[in-house]
Amino acid sequence: MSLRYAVLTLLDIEPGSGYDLKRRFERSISHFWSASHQQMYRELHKLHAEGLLDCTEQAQEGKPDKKIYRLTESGGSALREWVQRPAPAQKIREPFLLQLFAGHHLTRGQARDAVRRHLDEHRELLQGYLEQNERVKQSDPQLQKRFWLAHQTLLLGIETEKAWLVWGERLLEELE
Amino acid sequence: MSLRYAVLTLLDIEPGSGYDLKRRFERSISHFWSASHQQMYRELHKLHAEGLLDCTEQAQEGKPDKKIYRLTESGGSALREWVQRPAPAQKIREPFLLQLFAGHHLTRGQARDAVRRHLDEHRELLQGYLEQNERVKQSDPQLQKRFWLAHQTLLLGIETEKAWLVWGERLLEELE
DNA sequence: AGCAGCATGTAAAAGGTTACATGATTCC
DNA sequence: GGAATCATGTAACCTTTTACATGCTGCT
Repeated sequence: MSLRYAVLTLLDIEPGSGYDLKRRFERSISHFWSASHQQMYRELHKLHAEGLLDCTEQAQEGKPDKKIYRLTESGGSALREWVQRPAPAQKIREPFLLQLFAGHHLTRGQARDAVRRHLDEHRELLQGYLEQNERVKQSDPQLQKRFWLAHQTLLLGIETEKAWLVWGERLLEELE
Repeated sequence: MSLRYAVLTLLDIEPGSGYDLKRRFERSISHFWSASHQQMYRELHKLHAEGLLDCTEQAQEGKPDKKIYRLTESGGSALREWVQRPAPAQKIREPFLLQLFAGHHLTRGQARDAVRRHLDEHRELLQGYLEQNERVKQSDPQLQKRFWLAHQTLLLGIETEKAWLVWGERLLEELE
């Protein structure tokens, strides 16, 4: 039920197509939400059918046409109503930790490799978030003020990645 | 696809019923995995049909009968094979952060309340993890050694909750 | 010539949630 | 008398993933 609000939130900030949304998911909210392009298109159709979005087709040179979606008034009020309701708790499902939990079936070397692989992934995530953070800092101060709360989520992403790395590096040392 | 391995991992440590598993999910791996009792029963039936588990019925006094599941040999080897494969990346979906991301529709007071609610939730989680940690420390040293890697996942849970709380408390101060 | 990026979709399968259903015992 | 715990399940629904499908442009 939250995907629809993720879509509404992004379209509220700026209208766009399904393809745009997919990219914006990756660039701006990947630290707390993920969705595939199929999910986008389905959700956009549904929201359009329910009258929360409207849609205009835009021709482009050298590129295929786009369908630009934007919030209708009822879309806007659905979004504002939802932000004020308490959010359901997160459901965590982390395959890597599940594997470590079954880690007594791994040799020391295998465990080390697995931890190293995941450290690399998390280093990359952290770097991506830091770059995003720099882009935000360079942006229009007015916008920064308006989206100050939104930006706090990125800072949390950065801190949790750092905690991950500290943990992983300590674990790796103990495995060596 | 990971739920089946979560079930196999827990039954590898100790055989049990669907009901047992549900409780063990809550008590021991809730910091990185969650599942409902319906999911358990469905998965147990499937794994049993595929020959990865066998099942014996156990009568109990004053309580309903239980079906105790345990790994078969092919269950064990499926599990050992899986631990060695690289784990797929986590898919994060955190409704609360999504709401903060749309936070320009909240008044300062509403934002404060939302952050406070979530701080409370995370404080409770952290406390639960710390209690679990104490139980582990009090347990048989032989078991502690055997499940040392598994225990590392709990330590990560504790560290990420702490990072959450530091972030949330700083945010709350700035909102006040 | 081949690949990456832009842009939109369909269909089937797998995984997860919610609601309903039953029935005994123990504790307050 | 009522609620909580133990114990197992069915059915309907919703969400997510995976695979397939098309076609144009720009770069190397």
